[in-house]
Amino acid sequence: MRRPAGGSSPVSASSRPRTLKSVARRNAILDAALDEFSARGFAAARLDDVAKRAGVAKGTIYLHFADKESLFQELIRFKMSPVVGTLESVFAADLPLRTIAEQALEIFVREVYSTQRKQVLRLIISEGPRFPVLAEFYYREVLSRILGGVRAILRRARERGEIDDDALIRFPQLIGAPGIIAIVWSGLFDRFEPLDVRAMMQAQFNFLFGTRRPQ
Amino acid sequence: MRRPAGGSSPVSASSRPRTLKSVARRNAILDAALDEFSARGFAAARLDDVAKRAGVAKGTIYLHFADKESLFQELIRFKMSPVVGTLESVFAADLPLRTIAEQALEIFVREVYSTQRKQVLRLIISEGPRFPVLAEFYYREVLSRILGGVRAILRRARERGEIDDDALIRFPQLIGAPGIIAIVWSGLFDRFEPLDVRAMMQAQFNFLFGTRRPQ
DNA sequence: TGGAACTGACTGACTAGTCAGTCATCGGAT
DNA sequence: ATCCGATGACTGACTAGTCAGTCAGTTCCA
Repeated sequence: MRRPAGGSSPVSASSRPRTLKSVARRNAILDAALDEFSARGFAAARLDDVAKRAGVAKGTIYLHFADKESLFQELIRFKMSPVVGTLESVFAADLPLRTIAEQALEIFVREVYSTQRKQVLRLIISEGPRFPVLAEFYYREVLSRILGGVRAILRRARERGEIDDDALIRFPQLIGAPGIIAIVWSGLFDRFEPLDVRAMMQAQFNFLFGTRRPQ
Repeated sequence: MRRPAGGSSPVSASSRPRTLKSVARRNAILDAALDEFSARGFAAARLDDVAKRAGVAKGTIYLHFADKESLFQELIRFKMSPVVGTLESVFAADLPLRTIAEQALEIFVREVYSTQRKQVLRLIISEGPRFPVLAEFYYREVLSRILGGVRAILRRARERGEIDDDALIRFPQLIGAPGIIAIVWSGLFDRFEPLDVRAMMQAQFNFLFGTRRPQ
């Protein structure tokens, strides 16, 4: 826990990225780590395998990350941070509730559910309880921001009469619930009974916001 | 993986439970295992700790279970199997949809959410993807039975005009979704923002079945 | 007393993290 | 243009520690 300085990456903002290859290496390690952690779980994943998959020697991992746990946490940060901005830009537009929901659904399916980020969310769900730092990061940087945005939109919709009770303001989780359920389901039961995320989310939206044919 | 015979427990249905203490021991081991697996995850949990917590020597574990993985799988089976019957008996009664839902909610909160079984469900969610046998057991013995029962009730409700579309028959998962979300949430974010399961499930039921004051 | 249940020290396989050494690249001197 | 020495990214064999599973010996009953 000494050489690669403060908890984070030694290839930090201040130090020049020397060669571009170094950044590429770092990304290769992160990708490999995601694959291994997803396949085996944090504890059972071997850094030897991460290194092999990244086409790098094991020591190289320690040039970029302080230890196994840092690698894991940086992986989550690195992969999830970009989505928040995208979602927040949708929330910013002053559109009808259902339209915003429909757009957020598209973003979720496109940017999360059909990408690596689905695996990242799965990792947060399974490993989060054992990594308080990680759960806190995710709550602070991702969830609370999204929930805050959603609540603001809901209050506006309430004033305009688009919805007529406070249930969703109290439990905005119900809006995203089918997305999370689908992620959990797909990891466990897809081979027995596949699930159409988009259709299920739309069904939920019909219940929450009233039936309407999308667009 | 050799001594205690076929995959399952050597203290099987056929062999006399010798002393009652042997059964008690087995249960103590299962309870201890649940605690350790929940706290650390399957891979990182130590059988030494399970033994210590159960007040038993490590070797004793191997008198009851073939190996670590068997212990884990039997744990899930042992803890989850009883719930199915309870739920199915509720489904059997010919009551209005909302009443059945309300009763199932109570069972879920009483028998799952506020017991060890919440931890068991968390384990299925986190470790399931890496234990296909376990996921299959849970799908076959628990989920598909519950979903089957729910779909039957929904079809009946549809014929009676209690509900007026097929959305829930296509996605019965939406009924249980808030329960699962609450389990995931409580493991990750309860310390930042606690969540009232019962209220959230009721809110969802209001959306799904139409507003109604419970009972 | 015989045998089953139980114990816990032990083994062997495995892996996170280390570090002495290698080598590609680069900037400056000729 | 060519060489050379410095730099630091990279390597992978190695260490120290961990833990699932074993089994010779002990205890407890019937």
